Amino acid sequence: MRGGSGFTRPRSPLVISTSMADPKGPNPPRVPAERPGPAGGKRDRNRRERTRVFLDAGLALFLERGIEDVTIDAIAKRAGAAKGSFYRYFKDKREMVEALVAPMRARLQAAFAECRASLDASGGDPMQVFAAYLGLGAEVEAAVRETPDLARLYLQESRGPADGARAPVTEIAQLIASTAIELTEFAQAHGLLRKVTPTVSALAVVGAGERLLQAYLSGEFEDSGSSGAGELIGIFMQGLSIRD
Amino acid sequence: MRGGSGFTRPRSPLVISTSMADPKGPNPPRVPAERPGPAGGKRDRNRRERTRVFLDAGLALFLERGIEDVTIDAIAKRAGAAKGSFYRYFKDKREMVEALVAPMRARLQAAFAECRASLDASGGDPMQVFAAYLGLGAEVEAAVRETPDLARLYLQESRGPADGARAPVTEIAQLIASTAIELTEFAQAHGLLRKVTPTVSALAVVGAGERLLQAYLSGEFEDSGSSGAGELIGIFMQGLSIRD
Amino acid sequence: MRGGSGFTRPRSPLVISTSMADPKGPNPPRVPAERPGPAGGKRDRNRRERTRVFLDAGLALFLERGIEDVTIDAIAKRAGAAKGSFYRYFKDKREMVEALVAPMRARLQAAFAECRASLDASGGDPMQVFAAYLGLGAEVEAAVRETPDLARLYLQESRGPADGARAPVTEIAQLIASTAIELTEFAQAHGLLRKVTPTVSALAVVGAGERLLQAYLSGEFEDSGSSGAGELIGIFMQGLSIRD
Amino acid sequence: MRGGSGFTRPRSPLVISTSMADPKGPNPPRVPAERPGPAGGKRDRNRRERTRVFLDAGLALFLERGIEDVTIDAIAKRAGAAKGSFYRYFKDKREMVEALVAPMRARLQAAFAECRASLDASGGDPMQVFAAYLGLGAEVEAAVRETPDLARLYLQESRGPADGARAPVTEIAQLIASTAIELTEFAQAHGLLRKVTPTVSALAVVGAGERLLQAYLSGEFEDSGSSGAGELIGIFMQGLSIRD
DNA sequence: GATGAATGAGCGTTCATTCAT
DNA sequence: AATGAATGAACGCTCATTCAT
Repeated sequence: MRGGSGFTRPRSPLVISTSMADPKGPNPPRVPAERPGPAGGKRDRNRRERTRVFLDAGLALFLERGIEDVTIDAIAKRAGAAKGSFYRYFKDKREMVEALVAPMRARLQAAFAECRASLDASGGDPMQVFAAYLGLGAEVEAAVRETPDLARLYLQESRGPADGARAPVTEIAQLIASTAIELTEFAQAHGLLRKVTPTVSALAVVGAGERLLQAYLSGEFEDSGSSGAGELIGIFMQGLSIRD
Repeated sequence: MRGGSGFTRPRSPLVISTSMADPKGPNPPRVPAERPGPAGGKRDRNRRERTRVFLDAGLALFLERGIEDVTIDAIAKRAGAAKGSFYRYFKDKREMVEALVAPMRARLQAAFAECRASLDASGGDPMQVFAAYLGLGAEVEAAVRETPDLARLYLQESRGPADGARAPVTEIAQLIASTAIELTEFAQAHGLLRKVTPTVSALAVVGAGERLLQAYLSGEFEDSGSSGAGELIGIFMQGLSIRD
Repeated sequence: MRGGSGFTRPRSPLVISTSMADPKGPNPPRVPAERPGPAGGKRDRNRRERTRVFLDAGLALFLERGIEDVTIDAIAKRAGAAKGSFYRYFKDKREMVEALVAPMRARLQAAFAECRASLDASGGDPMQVFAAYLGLGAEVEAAVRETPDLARLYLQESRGPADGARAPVTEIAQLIASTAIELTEFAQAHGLLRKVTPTVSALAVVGAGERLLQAYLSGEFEDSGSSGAGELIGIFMQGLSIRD
Repeated sequence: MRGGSGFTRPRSPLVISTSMADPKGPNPPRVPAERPGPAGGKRDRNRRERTRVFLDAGLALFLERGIEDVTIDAIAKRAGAAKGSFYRYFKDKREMVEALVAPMRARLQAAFAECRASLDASGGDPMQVFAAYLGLGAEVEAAVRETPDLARLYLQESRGPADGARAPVTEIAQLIASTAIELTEFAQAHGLLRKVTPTVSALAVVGAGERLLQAYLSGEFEDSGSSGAGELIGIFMQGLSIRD
């Protein structure tokens, strides 16, 4: 059982610039606090709406052409605004990507933390461990269902080189990989998994899951007469619980 | 099987020797046959060497920065040539990518075809079917071992949007997905796989395999004190043969 | 008629004031109406001035080196602007040429239309027919006098191959030729011209007129101690009215 | 009769680089005399044939796309030779143009000289003067008939700016203009022309003639049911002999 | 606050010319 | 003598970013 101690932070130096997650929440990246109206007033609401329009335009274009290929001009045009206005809301394209994925990352991090806590509290009881994993899966599934385009963006860009604008996405890929390994190590330490290197097991599950998710989100399953979602979850669970 | 013919990580990671260097290779990139020197003369040799140098430079840069972000100028500079010279060998960046991945695609197609043939000749005999899959796996493994950088390129770019220069890579991704599904359908039709939608099963295996390959090729396994390769094969086989 | 309203050579030969500067000109080159400033505001004025500066720079350079040989960079430099700014005003060099010659073409078309109308209304009366031709001549003369550089551009480029950027000029040459033939056919149908194929007569007049105009605009007549203009008109008239 | 003296060389400084007309005739522009074979031997014949092939290829392309737009590569390709070979025969594109038009220029100069001589010998006798002009016209007509593509090239390029490669053509335009004026002055000095400034008269005739020739060579007359050629000559003659 | 005009570095591509083969 | 590979200076055009309006 190798030290029943709790979880430790991942070893690989995962640097994630969380400057986005500052006091005002994930949305307002620019123009910090010296704006005139009250925090919930009309000015504030306008600014938030404008930000949303920009983010929607950006996300749609990123999915159509890839982050790299989308120009600021195109985003502004799709948002119905002038190019210069973009820079009032985002420092550059990377910051927009960061703003787009920040909620998803936060949600994942929260779900990971809760799973960790549940595992810590499980005392190694298989049922509780399984429940912890189930809870994580449910939360991920909910996130995908609520914001499928963000999932698409992740799948599309997460493997690319961590170039400037894409970096926030690749960071999430690293977060997922390291957390998956970490959680798998716990399971194996408690004898819940067959004796496979945790890294291998974890990454296999992540890879399978991502590929199935990709197929699911792009409609590849529609031809095969399968709802997909149910089996998808099944695959996940099976992957997690494979034994010798 | 364990152990034995595991993968060994390549020594000089950024230099490939693609099958482009074959005199009768499948895709002689440019210039048909009206060249002056004899077929094995100095002109001919120079051209081949130059093509190789360009391809090596391009591949190295693509891996460092992503296909999109690499300029023709950078490729030429890395190849020690003038920018204009690039265009004597390739019409544009896409054609270079095409030339890079063509050997891999051809090899995959051949392996797929052979696997199909073996399956057809198997009469559904489980041992022979298994052998057919094993043979495919071995060929893929050999391809990865011989040209790991091409595999890296595939993993890095295959999920991105099929933009101009990246298209040849994404086409391979489609080839792999459709073939995996096709081969899985065969297995299932012969009762060799548990009753999961073949699309789901196939893509799960592909996704897991690709993710593990990615980890392997990027050295993520080195920390975990695992050779990885053996287990990787094991995962594959298990994925293929999972039953109810 | 002799004398009187002869041509006077323009003083500043490389600066035109085209009708582009009209707010309601026939070809507002770019950007419909969603500009911020008011219609007569500073933004609007700036844009007009800038367009003028670009057009003047382009025309001057086209006359010096020929349309083909002038680079966008040179135009921008002469206009005192950055290269990229050119593209805010014109899609490419051809569109600039189009913008340059559009007023002249419109003016010619209007004059042709009026001449046609006068001929139609003349009932074949020789005096009225002659007056119609005279009116056309006067209008052409006025156009040349007001924008001599456009006439120079036409003479210089109109015979070249209708390549991309030059096309708008060669189209005018075709307009002139076909209209000249058409008008001549009318005259001949009413017995006002000797029995020469109208095409021959018309093109001879056009050719003579253009060559004399070229000489006039390039100062070839200055050495010969002739004002030229009066005789030029005489030649035209004679050409039109030669009988058996 | 104002000084029965002969003709003087044209006033306007017409500089024509006649370095093409060197000892070996108009053809061999490069590789002067140190070639091995005898002057009429096989080597020499080959070289001449090659030159001809290049010239034909160049002329055809110049007519299709304009001198400016034709690349050396295109000429070589059309000639069935390698790009480098072009430079064995011509220093650059201008020299090829020079070689193309040199025969025509020489022929024109000869015809002009003979016309001058005939006029000098005419003693002012109208019939002989007329015969001199007729002879010139016949020679020009013969030249056009024998090498119509050269005439086309002249018409197409002669009005453009005297840029590098086009210069040899524009020089011919100047030669024609100045000679036409000179010959017209003679006629007028002998009272054979109405009292129009010779420059005006001459250029009108030249302009009309060129425009008609252009129409004739491009087939514009075919629709009008006129052979054209006969009338064309008539126009010329009439233009030359117009009287008060 | 929003706009879009201006900038200029940079990219992909072409091409005249030279030179090893 | 002929070839075509190599060069590198342009050229047309784009785009992130700044700034006057």
